[in-house]
Amino acid sequence: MSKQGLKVIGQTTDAGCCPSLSAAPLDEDRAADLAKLFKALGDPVRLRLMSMIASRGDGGEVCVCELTPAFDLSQPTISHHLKLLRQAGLIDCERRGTWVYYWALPQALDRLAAFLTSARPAGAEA
Amino acid sequence: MSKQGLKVIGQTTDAGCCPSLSAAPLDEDRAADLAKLFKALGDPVRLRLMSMIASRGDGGEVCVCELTPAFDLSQPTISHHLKLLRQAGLIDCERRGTWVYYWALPQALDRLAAFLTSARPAGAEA
DNA sequence: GGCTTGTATTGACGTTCGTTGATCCAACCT
DNA sequence: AGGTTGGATCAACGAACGTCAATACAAGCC
Repeated sequence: MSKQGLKVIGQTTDAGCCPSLSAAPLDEDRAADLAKLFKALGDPVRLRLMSMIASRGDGGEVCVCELTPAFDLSQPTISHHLKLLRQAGLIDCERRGTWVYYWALPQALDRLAAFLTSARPAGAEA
Repeated sequence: MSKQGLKVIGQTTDAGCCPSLSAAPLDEDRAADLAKLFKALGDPVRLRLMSMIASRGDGGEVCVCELTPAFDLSQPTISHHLKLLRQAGLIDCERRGTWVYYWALPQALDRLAAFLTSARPAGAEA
């Protein structure tokens, strides 16, 4: 957000094809918010990590020592991806003794699922 | 996929915390496939575009001339994002006369929603 | 034909991302 | 205290991404 003037949106732009479109169904703020969640899951490694963590029931936890050897990646890389998932609000962690345990935050997944179903057209079953 | 030997995963690694983890609930291939979809939606502009397109009922279409002026971005940028959404299999388009119309492919959204609900822990409501 | 409008493509730029080796910190164990 | 192990952080690299101006293509209109 820096180098472009923005003031050209006020027109109707109905040159012949557009019967005056309604407002966008997803405002910029919500889009930016949801996009962060989608982006966090937009990497195969993070998606597998999320799947491994979330598939452990509600109060289920996964030790990092179980996650790291499941990938052909270095330990810092896995740690980095876990950090991104945590910053996105998809998981949280706690250190217990020597090991660190991660668990899923289901409300983040719920927000994504809610958007996907709401974005679905209503004509599919009506 | 190029510069690392991978042959160190065969161990049990149960040093004291891991009661022999089960297999990952999402294999690499499916993870890579789904990650492409998530990644395509991991940009606020593309997410808004997808929302604007998908909110048009089942057979609904949106003209590009309606999408472009809704953003403070250049026309090539919008065209580029639409191309990425199309390559991800989320939308498709057709040229009709002078204008190009886009519509959503609901099955892609369904796959994402199915994954999100399947990845959700079963203890939330049981 | 030429002109105009809508859309896609190209080439380039700065930024962000994914990965790694090296290093650091925390906790356990003698 | 020293040594070892699990995990996070740092610094750096190449690759991919988002954006734009310029250009090319497609279709209608004069």
